[in-house]
Amino acid sequence: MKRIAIVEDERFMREELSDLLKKAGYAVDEITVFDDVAGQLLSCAPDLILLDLNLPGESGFSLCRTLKRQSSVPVLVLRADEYLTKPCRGERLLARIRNVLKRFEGRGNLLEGTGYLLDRQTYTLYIQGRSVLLPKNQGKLLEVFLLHGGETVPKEELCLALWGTTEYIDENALQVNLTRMKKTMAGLGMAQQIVPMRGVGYRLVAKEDGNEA
Amino acid sequence: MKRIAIVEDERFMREELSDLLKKAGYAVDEITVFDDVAGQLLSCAPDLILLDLNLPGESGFSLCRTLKRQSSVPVLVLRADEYLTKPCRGERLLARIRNVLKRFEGRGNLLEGTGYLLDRQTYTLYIQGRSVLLPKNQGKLLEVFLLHGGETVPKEELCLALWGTTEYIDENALQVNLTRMKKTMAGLGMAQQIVPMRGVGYRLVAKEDGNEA
DNA sequence: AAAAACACTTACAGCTCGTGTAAGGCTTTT
DNA sequence: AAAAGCCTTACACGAGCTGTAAGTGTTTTT
Repeated sequence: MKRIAIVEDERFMREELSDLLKKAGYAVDEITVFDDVAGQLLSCAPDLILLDLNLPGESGFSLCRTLKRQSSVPVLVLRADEYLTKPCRGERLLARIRNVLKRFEGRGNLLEGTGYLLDRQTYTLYIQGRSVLLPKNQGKLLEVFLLHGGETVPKEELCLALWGTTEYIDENALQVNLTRMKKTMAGLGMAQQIVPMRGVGYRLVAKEDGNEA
Repeated sequence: MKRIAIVEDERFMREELSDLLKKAGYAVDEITVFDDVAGQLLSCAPDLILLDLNLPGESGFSLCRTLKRQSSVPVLVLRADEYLTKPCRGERLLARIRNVLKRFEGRGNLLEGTGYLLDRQTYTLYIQGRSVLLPKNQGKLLEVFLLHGGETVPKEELCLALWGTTEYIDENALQVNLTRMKKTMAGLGMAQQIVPMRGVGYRLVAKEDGNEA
């Protein structure tokens, strides 16, 4: 069974989360004393750490860096408003967790989409018995979408994935890459599509085939 | 259980083969009457056909073409001297059979090497948890080697795989591609190496790490 | 031991394909 | 209807794969 550690100071949120994870079959460690958090985490050796960024004392951000330096445990960073108590949000979170865990298991590096698999290192797409090689940028885009499990992905994050910087965003370049991605997705008959969230970003959602009059 | 049909007129060889396959857990159909062979084969609907090229009556070659036209059953062509009764040869043959069958099963297109897998469509190589994308030509070469399961592969066949023709062989171009392939194999720490068979071709064999004084 | 045949290496130039740029059209919102 | 956001297409640059060429090793043969 996989161990997940929760680092979240708000008690209500923490217990809510803990419940969700336990029901999903994970072993959960809750951090309740916010002193030497890094030490506590390392000693309980979880497979994944859920980290809220607004912590008392040591900032979540510096903690994250400390962890990255001292171990290779994957850390999933949450902002408090990202996983409100709505049940559908919970599902999304669980999807992300599953993906991250799978990645860090030995045979990792295969991301799961609806009806296909994506290899994160080569951007090979496995779909319907075939396998296709995606161009790098399209692979990166699909990767980010899958890591967000159907959630809206802001443009800055897409740019970050493509060019490693969120500083200067070339709206148009991103746009072109998305267009190309759509075309190959259509060509492969994928059951998902990219829909724009005006002014914010994009989501990858199940495709509704036009069965109207 | 997988069905394999044997088309071989020499009785001794045929029964030898049949034994080998049955021990390996396949269902075996032996063709003993060499009239309307194609019809017989189609009616027993095997998953794989083992075909000896020197047949009486209809030549093995034309039979092969007939089969390819009328069905998509994979045909493995053997020359009589290719699988003499030596036990190690038997192993090689079984390896080839396993590979061909795997390819034609739904999830097919993954070839098995010692310690790695090769995707035949994208030439993605899965090794030690990583996955790497091979350049097309190197992928084709590795593919041919694996399909021959450690057997010597003649140069003409390598050229055929690379350029689709066996007519004009550019020895040097082949050579260069092999060199490149060796380099990437070394870089990936693969436990196999390519050794030349003077004047004939090349084989892919287990690597002996130099543990001498 | 010299020659011939074969095997290997390296550097270079052409080409393919993915990518960013640019310019303009379309659609939704105000 | 004007503005803001989104989309499409065509073009040119560049990275990486490939074949060519020329030359060096290595093994076999004479």
